[in-house]
Amino acid sequence: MLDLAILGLLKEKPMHGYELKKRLSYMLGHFWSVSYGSLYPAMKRLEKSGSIERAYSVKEKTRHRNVYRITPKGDGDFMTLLADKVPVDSLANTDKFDIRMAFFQYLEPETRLVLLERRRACLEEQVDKFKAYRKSNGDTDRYRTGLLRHKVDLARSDIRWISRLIDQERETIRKRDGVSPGRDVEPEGKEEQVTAASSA
Amino acid sequence: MLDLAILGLLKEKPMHGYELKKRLSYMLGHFWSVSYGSLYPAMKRLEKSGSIERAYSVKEKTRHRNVYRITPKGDGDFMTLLADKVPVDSLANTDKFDIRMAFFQYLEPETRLVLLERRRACLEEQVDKFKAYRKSNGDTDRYRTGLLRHKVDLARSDIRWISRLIDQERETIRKRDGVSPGRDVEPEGKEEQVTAASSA
DNA sequence: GCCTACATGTAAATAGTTACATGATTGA
DNA sequence: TCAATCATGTAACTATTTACATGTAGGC
Repeated sequence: MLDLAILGLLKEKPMHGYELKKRLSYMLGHFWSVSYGSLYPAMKRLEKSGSIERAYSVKEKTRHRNVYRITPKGDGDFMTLLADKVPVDSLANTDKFDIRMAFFQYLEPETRLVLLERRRACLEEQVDKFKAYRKSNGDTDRYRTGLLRHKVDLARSDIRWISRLIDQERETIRKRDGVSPGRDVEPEGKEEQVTAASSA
Repeated sequence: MLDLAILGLLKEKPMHGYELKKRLSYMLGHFWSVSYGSLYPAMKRLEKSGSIERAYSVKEKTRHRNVYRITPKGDGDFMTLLADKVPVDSLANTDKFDIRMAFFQYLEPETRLVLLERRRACLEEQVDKFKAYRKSNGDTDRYRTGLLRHKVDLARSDIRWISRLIDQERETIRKRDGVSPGRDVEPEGKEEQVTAASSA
């Protein structure tokens, strides 16, 4: 997840560690935060693997900063992390999904659509599990049941939001393809592996 | 967090690891889940520290199960983990707060009240940060701004829910104290450290 | 006879934090 | 001159997962 975030931010512009951390907590800090003890080693690792490279190291005015930029290989890695073989757990976990979504601009509508639909399926499954628990149980704890009920409300709210986004993506595809005879029915085919789409 | 969950479940009844894992994923699995590689070592650790003890080890019908029960020391530890010196991050993180809330029944109304108010403060701070980001920025990304907007909605929904719970706790206290001259104003005093309250 | 669920555990890897260590620059 | 912020990093620790290893019991 950290690699994805670093790569994604470096796509915007070259940055050094300190700046990256600020952008990171400013942009994603609401669902996530990193410490230097995690960030700097990650950057070194990414440099060693060739995903990012030192754009320049300055002692401009004696201040030393190591500015990194993303490489073509890093760009490929980013796309893979973002949309290729996305594990179920990355779609089920809200924070992880949110980080991914922060970079949706780099995906093609079709890929976004698949990810959004998979996310919605996770949320629906969650709601079902909540309901099953509330039905079948002997748990009469006031706080537990109240919490579960609230969780169901939030999940449903999430589902409505995702559904609106799905509609928008479909609309985008329809427009781009020039109002095709458009069956509005989903392909409903085998859950094919999402493949990394090139940048917009 | 794992220790809190294990101790909390063993307060209900003695259990062995496998059973504990099932209860754990059934009850808290919506926000959380544990693996055996995490659970068994944690149980051994808790046993060594004297928080839980082996109720009995059976080979009943050749099947061996190690059933653990909570000790008086473990009960104290549980209360400390649940309500004593609760770090801010445990109130700010939704999942962590939810796990804590699953055991609210064991706290006194006053302690619940303090925790709920601290949680609400975290959520309000979050909303402010979201709004600050949206105002001050140069981030015009469609998906990022949409995500933030949705997050604000959810946080506000959370705040309303917590507020209702706060009202209920205050009502509980008022009733218990026999309709005191009740100033509805919050004490608004120094953020005192919450102290573990004995079981209900 | 085989698959699923029961039951316990270890070793290695993963992901991250906290605390430490260092030092320059800027503004009040 | 003093505090805050800029800037980079390491070492030790925490928590947790995955994969492995082992074996029993019950139902089809």
